[in-house]
Amino acid sequence: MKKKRYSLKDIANSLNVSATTVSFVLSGKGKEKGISDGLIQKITDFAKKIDYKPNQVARSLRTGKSKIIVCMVEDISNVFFAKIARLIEDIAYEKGYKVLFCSNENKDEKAKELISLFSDRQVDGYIITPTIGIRDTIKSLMDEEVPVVLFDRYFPDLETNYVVVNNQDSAYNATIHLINNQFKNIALVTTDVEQTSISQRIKGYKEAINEYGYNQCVLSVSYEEKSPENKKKIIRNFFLENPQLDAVLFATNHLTQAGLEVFKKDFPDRMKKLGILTFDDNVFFKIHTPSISAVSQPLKQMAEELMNIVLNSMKKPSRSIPLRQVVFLTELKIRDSSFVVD
Amino acid sequence: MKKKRYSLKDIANSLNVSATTVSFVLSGKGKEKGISDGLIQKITDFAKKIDYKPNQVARSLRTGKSKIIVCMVEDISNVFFAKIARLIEDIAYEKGYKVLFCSNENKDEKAKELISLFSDRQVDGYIITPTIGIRDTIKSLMDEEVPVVLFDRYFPDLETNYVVVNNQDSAYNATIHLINNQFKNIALVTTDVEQTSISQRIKGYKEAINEYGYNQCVLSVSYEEKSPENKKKIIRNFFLENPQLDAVLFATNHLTQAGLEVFKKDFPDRMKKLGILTFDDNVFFKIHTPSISAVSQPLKQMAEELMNIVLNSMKKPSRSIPLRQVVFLTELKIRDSSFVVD
DNA sequence: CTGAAAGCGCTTACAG
DNA sequence: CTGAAAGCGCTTACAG
Repeated sequence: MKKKRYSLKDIANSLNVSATTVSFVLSGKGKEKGISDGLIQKITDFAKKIDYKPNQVARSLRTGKSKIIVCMVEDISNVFFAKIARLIEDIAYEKGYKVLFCSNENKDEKAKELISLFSDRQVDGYIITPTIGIRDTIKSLMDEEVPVVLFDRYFPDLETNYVVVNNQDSAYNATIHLINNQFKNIALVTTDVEQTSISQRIKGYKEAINEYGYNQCVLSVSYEEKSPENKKKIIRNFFLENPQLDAVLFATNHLTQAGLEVFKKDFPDRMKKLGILTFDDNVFFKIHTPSISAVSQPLKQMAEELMNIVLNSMKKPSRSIPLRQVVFLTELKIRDSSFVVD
Repeated sequence: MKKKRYSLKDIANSLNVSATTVSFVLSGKGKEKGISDGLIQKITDFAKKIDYKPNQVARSLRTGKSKIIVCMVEDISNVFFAKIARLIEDIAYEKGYKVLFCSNENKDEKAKELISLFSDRQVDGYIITPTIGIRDTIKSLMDEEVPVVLFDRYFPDLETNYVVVNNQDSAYNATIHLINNQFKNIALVTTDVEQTSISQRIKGYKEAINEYGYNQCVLSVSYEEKSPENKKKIIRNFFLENPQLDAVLFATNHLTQAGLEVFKKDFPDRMKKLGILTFDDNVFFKIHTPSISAVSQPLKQMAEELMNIVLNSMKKPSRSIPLRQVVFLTELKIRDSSFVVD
């Protein structure tokens, strides 16, 4: 008993009017096109009665619009991305758009494949955390006048819309905060992904360390190292080989997770005295013992800005819309982990 | 300089063959339809040269298929759902499907709206954590022979595909574990959402408590209580009013988060002695102090099963495909929080 | 105030 | 071995 779906034509036939008229009425252009009030009423009522739902695929084919926005993040299961994804979703649905989430795992190939996949579906816009190697793909998307806004990172040599935070200053301030709290041997644990966000965090850290004439000590964990166990081993060895370290700044919340696991298991006593600061906040850092100081990004505002930019870029003529490059400031949430314990 | 996209027709014209032939060749039916090898080669080469990408929207309109699967969870920013979403995404892409994630926030209205939204786009299948009030919507989806599989919870009085865990036994075992470790006044902190998963967890808890003749003590936090502060206040009061409590089982990882925040802030000493056990594991529970014992669901296998069921249900004739109702077993991860400290 | 017709870009039954 | 034609369900320029 598969229910047949009603089409525009079914309505037109039932009511003895043309499909044109029905289409005009149902898309709200009845008045404008001068359809009589009686007919408008009749068509609207009938459509409601049979619960008519226009076929969006047909509409897309005809209009070239899909009301779908793609949101490509690095990894949807990462708390940071999951949180902002949800915020973006809420705003988009409010505006009548659906959001397709996908994860590029920081792989150029996967990112390119995904974009090509979606461009075949006439997606209306893209919110993307780009991988380093898709500069040209982004460029051709823009050449085709598809709305794109980058997020979390960008390409310094490509004029695009983007929404990021002041990574360098944030890392600088975070490091200075540790220094002010009497830490002198501060490590940076980062990933080897070459992106603006990461490289700026590294810069900020080094800037602060150099300013005070302290020693830099950077561990760069390979992003390709997928095994959590190996990742933890690398971090463990780093801290074993550098017993002088009295504090650490983690460049991503993922590394912090791994680091905290290592500390808890292998250096419970050392952890008590270690200054710890992480990029990207979440509840768990708050309830950790010690509670972890964190550089917090204003996710809500960022999500709003991202959607604004995408929706704005859809207006015609797209060439005349100025690019928007927004840098939000982070907030340093100061908690127990960044104070010296005696 | 917007690049024009090539269509099937463009190829046909350029090569002086019919669109039919091009379509046959490009959809891999060249051999089968008896197109000559030379022509096949010529068309394939040309298509590659101009980087032809078929318009999927047109294809969908014609075939009624979209290669899109909708995955509707309660909240994509919840670690539990984010993790399984990512697993589902990976499997789906491998099979040539894209996944649309959305959050229904446990609201019937939102869930219904979303489903109606998607059914207009000829989505190929649904993976859904249903809200209590969308039983009929699910039913009509099934009447329309659209592949649907429920997840995390189900409707006892509706024959559907589903993938869940043995919630009652898991809660029972978790409670027994606490009892075996000398806890006698065990609370259950749960949400008031009426779903099978939750109600079964409650049942399992009560069963164990009754078996030992202990006192039940259940806090049911309203799901409508969105403010984290109020939620925490409710939990705080509950523990203040019940000083006899020496252990607690949390029914969702979300409540656990709130609970741990409260304990850390308001009852740091009491927390040390309190037995704590949570549903749904994640890394943060492992690194928490104390590390939190957890009922862990086999996410990977569940994701695989969900995709299997959806893909299978797409085969024709759908009526003849037997429903699959899969119940996975959870694993009790025993950590520090469920032992008595003296 | 309303309708006939073309067209979006595919797929496929039918014909030769 | 290949093609002309219909049709998926809409939208819209054009005509009256």
